[in-house]
Amino acid sequence: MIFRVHHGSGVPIYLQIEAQVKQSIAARLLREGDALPPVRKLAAELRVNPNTVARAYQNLERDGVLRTVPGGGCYVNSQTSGLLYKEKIRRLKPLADQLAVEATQMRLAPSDAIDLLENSFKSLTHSATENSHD
Amino acid sequence: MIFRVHHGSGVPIYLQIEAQVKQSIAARLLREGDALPPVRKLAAELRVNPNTVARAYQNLERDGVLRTVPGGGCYVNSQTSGLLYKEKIRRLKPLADQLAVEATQMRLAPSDAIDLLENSFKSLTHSATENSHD
DNA sequence: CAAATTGTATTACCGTACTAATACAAATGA
DNA sequence: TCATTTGTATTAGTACGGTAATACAATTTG
Repeated sequence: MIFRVHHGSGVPIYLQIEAQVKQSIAARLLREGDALPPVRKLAAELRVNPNTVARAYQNLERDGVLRTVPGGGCYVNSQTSGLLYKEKIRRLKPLADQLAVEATQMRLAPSDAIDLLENSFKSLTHSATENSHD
Repeated sequence: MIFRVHHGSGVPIYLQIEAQVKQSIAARLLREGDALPPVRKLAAELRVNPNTVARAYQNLERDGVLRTVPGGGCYVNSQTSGLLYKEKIRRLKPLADQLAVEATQMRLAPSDAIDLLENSFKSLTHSATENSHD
């Protein structure tokens, strides 16, 4: 599991870590039960304070993405979201709205925006199949 | 033109204003040539410092969304983005990727996410037609 | 049990983002 | 022209976010 981080990007380190973990799970590079790097190891790799990594892991645990055993380690959770369909939609709507507004703003046709989203999904499943023979 | 703003939301006021202006334009509640509220008037309505509104307007001008006449006022620009198709896609891709990742994370089917995005587009055109007879 | 490895809690520093107060400048309009 | 209305620039204060140093606690492993 390789993570990379940009210090001067303005984006907080812990958010960059969270995003990469989520992406890795969505792309099935990380699967249920897999162990994440220990906070100290990852922190050393990224030249960052262990607390920064810990913060990312804690946020991910709060979001139900992973479970953590104090003294043990951090592991990818089963990704069963117990959410109702309507609740999922409610949470994703702001993001979709923003995408629609920005696309309209730059006069991109809705169909093109939809193609773009389809491709984002395809990218996920592609990296999944690429790594399914390990 | 009614704007609303939440002070304790953590989201900076000027960003809230920017988002609402963009939305209003995308939904064609505001059209090319329309005047925006003077910074002082809007600032008074929102109980906010004029500079905060000015900052939003300046950012929107930087983004080519509106043009501003010092001493005159602020007006909605013609929304012709001179961007190449590939550049539009490049700018929107991170947002689409995020939507795909989050949807996958909460185990929402891609088709449902696409429906959601379609509806976001429809909401825009609906509020447009609702207000096209003025 | 003891040592090593794991995650956690506390504290503090530092920068910067956000907002505001105030004064300035350009354009409009009676 | 003169007053009013518009946007702008400068400065500053306050709060908060991000990161780090350090010490603590729980688990694993020999």
